[in-house]
Amino acid sequence: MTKAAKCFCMAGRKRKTPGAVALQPAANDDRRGDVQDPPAPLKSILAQNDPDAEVPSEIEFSYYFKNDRREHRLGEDFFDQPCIGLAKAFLGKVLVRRCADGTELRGRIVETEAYLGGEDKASHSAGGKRTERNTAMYMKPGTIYVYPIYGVYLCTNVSSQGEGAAVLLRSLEPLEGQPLMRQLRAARRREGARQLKDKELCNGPSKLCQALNIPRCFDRRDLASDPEVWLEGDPEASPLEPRDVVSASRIGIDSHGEWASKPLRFYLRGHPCVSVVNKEAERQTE
DNA sequence: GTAGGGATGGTCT
DNA sequence: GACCATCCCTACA
Repeated sequence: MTKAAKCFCMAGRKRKTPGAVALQPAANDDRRGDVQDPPAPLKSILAQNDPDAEVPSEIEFSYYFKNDRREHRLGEDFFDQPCIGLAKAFLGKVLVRRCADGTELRGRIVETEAYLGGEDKASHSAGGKRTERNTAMYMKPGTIYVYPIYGVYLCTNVSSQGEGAAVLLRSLEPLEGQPLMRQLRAARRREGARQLKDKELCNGPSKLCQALNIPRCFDRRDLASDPEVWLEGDPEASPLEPRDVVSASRIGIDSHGEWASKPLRFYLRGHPCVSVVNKEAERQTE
């Protein structure tokens, strides 16, 4: 795993002092397949904090962080940028889903695809096509486009600048609420199937919809203002360098000619939650 | 771990 | 009626 990917693999770590992001995992949380040692930047952050500071109770602990995090919600200005730029800017940001009972599920975005609309033949809005289904792609940047695929699955996009342009969210690194995510995913799988590893909870566009309980009715909601789903920046994440982001061809659009091979999929190099690794693209991006 | 094949039903033409 | 921005399971290395 690369240094950059390690910086992002902080899921479920218990921290002692305020300002941190990850919460303590549940006792039955399956950590197999995840990084075990804190990356160097995290060790540095921990070392800077007062080691003798009193640790608050679990309730105060949680409340403190939730208020702290809310300040990092991304507003409409963030979404108002060209599609490819937004697809890259999403990497490392945290998608949050607040459930009806107040439970918050969090996942860091590690893989996206840009669908440019217009000339992009692989886009649902290719040639300026407008239908009832893809209306959200033409709405203001930050609008969520949720659509059903293969009859039984959902995918989530976010509209960007540009007529009919949107970014598909492909994979997340689970950060908070893994037990509930696992339950939500298990509900769609065969009874008795093996337990999913953390890195398998959200490593696909439909998997993340299931794990974060994003229903079809979230279509056309505004990610910048909705009370149940939003995006946060991570103030502790190291800035991404060009080499940290792999540009590869998009997935599942083989029948769209030259547009099938354009490097419009972006993911964090070496991150275990990426759905499909493209080794050739990684060599070319090095 | 990876490759291959089947399932699935909404959307569009 | 064909297509599809996917997922799961099984078999095999």
